[in-house]
Amino acid sequence: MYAFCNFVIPMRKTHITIHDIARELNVSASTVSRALQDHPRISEPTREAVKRVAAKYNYQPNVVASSLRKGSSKTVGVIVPRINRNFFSKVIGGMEELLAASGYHLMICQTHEKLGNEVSAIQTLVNARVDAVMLSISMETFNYEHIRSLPERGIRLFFFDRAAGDIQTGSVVVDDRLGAYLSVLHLLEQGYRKIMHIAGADRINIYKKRKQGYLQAMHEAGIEVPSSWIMERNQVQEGGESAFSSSIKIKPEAFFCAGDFAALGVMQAARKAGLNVPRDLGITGFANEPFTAFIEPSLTTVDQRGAEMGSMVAGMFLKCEEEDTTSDTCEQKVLEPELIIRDSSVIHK
Amino acid sequence: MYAFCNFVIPMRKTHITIHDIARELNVSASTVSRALQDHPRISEPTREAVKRVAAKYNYQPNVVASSLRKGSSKTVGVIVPRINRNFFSKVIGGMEELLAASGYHLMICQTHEKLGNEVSAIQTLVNARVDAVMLSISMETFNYEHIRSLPERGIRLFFFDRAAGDIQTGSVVVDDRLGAYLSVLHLLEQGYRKIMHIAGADRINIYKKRKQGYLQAMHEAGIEVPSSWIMERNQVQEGGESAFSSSIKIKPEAFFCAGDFAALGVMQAARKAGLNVPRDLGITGFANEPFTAFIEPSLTTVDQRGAEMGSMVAGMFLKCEEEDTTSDTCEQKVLEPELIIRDSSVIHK
DNA sequence: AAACATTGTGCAATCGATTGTACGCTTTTT
DNA sequence: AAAAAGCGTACAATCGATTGCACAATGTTT
Repeated sequence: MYAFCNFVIPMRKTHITIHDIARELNVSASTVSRALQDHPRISEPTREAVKRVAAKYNYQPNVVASSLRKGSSKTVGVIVPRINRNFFSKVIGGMEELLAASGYHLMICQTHEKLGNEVSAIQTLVNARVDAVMLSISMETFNYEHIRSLPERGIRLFFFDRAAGDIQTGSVVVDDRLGAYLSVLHLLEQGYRKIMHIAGADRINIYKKRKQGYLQAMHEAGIEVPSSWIMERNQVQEGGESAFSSSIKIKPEAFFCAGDFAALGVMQAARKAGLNVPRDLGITGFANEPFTAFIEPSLTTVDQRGAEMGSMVAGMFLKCEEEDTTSDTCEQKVLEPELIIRDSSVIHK
Repeated sequence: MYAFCNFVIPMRKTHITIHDIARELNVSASTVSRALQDHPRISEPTREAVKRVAAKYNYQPNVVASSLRKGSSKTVGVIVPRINRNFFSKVIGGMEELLAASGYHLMICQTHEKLGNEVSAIQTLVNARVDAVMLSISMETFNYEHIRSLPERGIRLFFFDRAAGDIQTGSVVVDDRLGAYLSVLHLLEQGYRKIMHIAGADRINIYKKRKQGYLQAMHEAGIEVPSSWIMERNQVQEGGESAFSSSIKIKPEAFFCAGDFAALGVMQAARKAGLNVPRDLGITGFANEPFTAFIEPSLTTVDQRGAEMGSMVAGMFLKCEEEDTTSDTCEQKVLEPELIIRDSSVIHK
C-alpha cells in the first residue's frame, strides 16, 4: 500500500491547508484562519507571519470546505435558454462584471427551451448550494413547482427577461409592449399603413406583450387590424419566410416581427420575390442580434439592454446579501427598451 | 436573539440531510448513505425504506459536503475568451452535452482576452476544486505559470482551439493551417491570383498557422507574395475596413481574412467603393459566425467544428476519470476544419 | 494590591457525506 | 457441533475552514 502511495502522491499533490501553515508556525489552525480574515483579536506579528507563509506556498482557501461550514458557496447559478443568443450573453456579461467584483462566481446552465433541462438545471444548482439562481424561464415552462422549490430551500431567486408571473420575487424585465409600440409607431411615421405582425406563441408572455404593443400603436393610428394581419410563427428564419409567402395576396406594406430571425426570413423571402426593402416593404425585428447591423439593408430592431439587465439583477442580489433579506422583498423592475432605427424601415425621399 | 431567530428560520429553511432520514428510520447516517448509493451490503428492505423517505422529502445530497469528503466536485471549469462568440458557445454546448450526461456541471468563465482575467479565473476554479479545467488561452497569454499550477495541484487540464504549445496535456485544436490552405486554394481555383491576406497578430498561434496556410497555397500556385500583400490587423470590422482602404492602390483581386469580422469590414468597404463582390473582389473569412450566412453576398468561411471539439475534449476528460489517469497522458488531437463555400468567392460564369 | 477589563490564542464542535473497521447475527462448511 | 464465512448495520474518523467559548497573560482601575 505504501509503495502504491508513492506513485499516487506526485500525481495528486495535495493542496496546502491552514493546518500546514499552522504547523509551520507552531500556532493553531484557528489562529491561521482568523489571521487570514483580519480578525481583530489576532496580533499584528502573528497576522503578518501567517500571511507571509500563506503567500510563500501560494495558499488557496478551499472554498468547498468554507462553503460547507458557512452554508454559502459564493456561487450564483444562471439559467438561460441558450448562451449563444446575443442578448443572453450580454446579460451574463453584465452579471459577471458586478458579481466577480464581489467575489462570486457564476454557474451557467442552458435549457435550450426545454422544461426538462430547466428542472435538472435547478436540481444541479440546488445540489451545488448556490446562493442564488438567476432565471429566464424556458418556453415550455408553465408549471412552476420546480422554481418554487428554490425560495423554499432558502435560495434566492431572480427573474430576468422572462418571469414566471405569479411568483413574487425580484426581477428585471424589459417593457416588451413598449418596444413593440415604438417600433410600430416608427413604421407608421414612415408612412407604412398595412403593417403585419409575425407573432411568437401567444402563451409566451413576451410575445403576447409585443403583440399588445403592436395592436396599441395600430389602434391609436386608427387602423383596424384584421386577424389575418397577425401570423403566429416560430421566431426563426423559416418562420419569417413562411409568413411572407402566405401573406403575399394581402400585399403588406411592412412587417413588425417579434424576433430578428423571423425578420431576416421575411427580408430574404421578400428580396427573392423582387421586392425592395424598405421601399416596397418595411421590416423591423426584435432583439438586436449582431447580424442585424451587418445585413443589407441593415435591420431596424429593438435592443433589450441585456448588459444593464444583468447588472441590475446582480445588484439586487448583492443588496439582498448585504441586508440579509430574501429575494421576495425585491422589486420588479421594468427597463425601457431602445429602438434602433436602421435601413430596413426608413424610406429616403 | 430567539425572537430574531423566529424570523430567520422560515426564510432559511434548512435542507434535508441524511441524518434527518436516518432519524426517521432509526438507522445510522452511514446506512442511509450506503443505501442511496446502492451499496451491496445494505439489505433490500432497508434500501427501499431509505429511498422512499428520501423521495418523500425530496432529499438532495449536498454536493458541497460530498465534494469535500471525496475531493472531487463533479464540476468542470471552462475558460473561454468570450461566450458570445459563436464558435465558443458551440464548444461549450458540445462539452455540456457529454458532461451533463455523466453528472458533471460546468463553471464557465470569460477572459475577454485579458491575461489578468485568465489568472483570476484559474484561481476561482482552483478554489472551487473543479475536477478539470478546459482552457482556450487568451491572446495576452504568453506566460504559462498560472496554467502550470493546475496539473501541479492535481487538476486535469485540457486545451481546446488555442493551446499553450509547451505544456504537455490533452488538447483538441483545429488545423488552422489546413483551413487557410483550403480557403486560399478555393480562391485560386476561382481564378483569383492577387490574393491578399488580412492576418491576425503573428504571436498568436492560430493566426500564424492561418498565414502559413495562405503562404503555402500561394507558393504551390507559383505566386510570389510580396510582404505588402499581408496586412496585420485586429480581427474586427474596422480592421477589415482599414486594410481595404490601404490596399486600394495594389488593386487586389481577393482577400483571405483570418476572421469573419475583418472579412465583413472588407466587404462593406469594398461595396462602398463601388466594387462588386465577388466579381471584382473575392472575399473569404474564418470562423463561420452565424451572420456570414445572412449577409449579402453570403461569406465563404471556414467552420472550426466547435461542437465536435467540445465533445472530444469532454470525452478525453471522461476517459481520464474512468481510467484514473492524468491529463498529460492524453493525446493532442487535430480536427480538420470545413470550408463553407458561399457567394462571396464564387464567380458565376 | 485586589478586582476587573483587555488581548491573543487554543480547543473542540460544526457543516454533511463518505468509508474503513468492528461487531453481532445468521448461514454454511467440515 | 464447532469453526468459518457471509451479511447487515453502527461507530467514528475524515475532508478543511469556521467560530463560540475557555483560558492565560497582560494592562487598567480603584
